[in-house]
Amino acid sequence: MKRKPHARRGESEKREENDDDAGRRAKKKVRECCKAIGADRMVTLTYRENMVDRETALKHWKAFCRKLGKHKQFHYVAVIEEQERGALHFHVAVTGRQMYALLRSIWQSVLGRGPDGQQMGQVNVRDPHRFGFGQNGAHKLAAYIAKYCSKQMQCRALDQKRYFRSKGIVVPEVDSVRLHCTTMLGAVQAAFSIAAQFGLEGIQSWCNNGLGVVWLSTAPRPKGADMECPF
DNA sequence: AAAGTGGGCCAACGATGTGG
DNA sequence: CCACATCGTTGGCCCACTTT
Repeated sequence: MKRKPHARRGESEKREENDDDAGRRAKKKVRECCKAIGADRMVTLTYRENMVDRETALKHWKAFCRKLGKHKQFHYVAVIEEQERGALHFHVAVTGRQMYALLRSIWQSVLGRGPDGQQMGQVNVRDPHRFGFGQNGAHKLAAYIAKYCSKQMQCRALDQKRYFRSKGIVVPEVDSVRLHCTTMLGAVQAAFSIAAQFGLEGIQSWCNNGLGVVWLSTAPRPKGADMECPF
């Protein structure tokens, strides 16, 4: 078989489609990773000043990761958000209780002090229960973080990452289960009983008779991966 | 026809580990 | 603390199919 020679990066005729494509894929991956680590809190790292330089922001991020990693190993999925005026900040999905004082002091030590000795950044931790993410917050959180991947931003050029994640996040592999049922109702029941093994708290579901698909997502448990059942 | 999925290939980049 | 090296992963590209 013959292959068309690859266009060089950024020079494809389908540039835009490819970009969309990659965005969608990254988005999906981010969602998977959030679920995989059971992310339930969102940390936001911000700058006091209007930071617009992606490169130095990334340096800060890197330094932050290193320092924090020394104290405790942590898993994260992070994205950069860009506000209207171009100000950058980080959204980081993490799991479990955070040591706020530690995060804060590290972030601030990375940024250093301003001319008058003022702190140059802030840290905000969103607790799922107190800030509205609630019981099925994991879904919202994942979706919230993921949306920044497909969003186009000025600060992101060709070849630049859409998101960041710690190593060692294993996205669980897919389990396929054959269902022995012939009706939609039967399928729904079967799917629920499978999902019940992982606990049904905070479950989200969606189904479409026309397409013949049931989609369930279990929230709080560590092993709560998405599952889909076509039949 | 148009849009979406999934896989494979390859290059470039980032996360990490190491040694100066 | 910084520079360098390694290894794994992402991102860009294309193809082959399936869905809409």
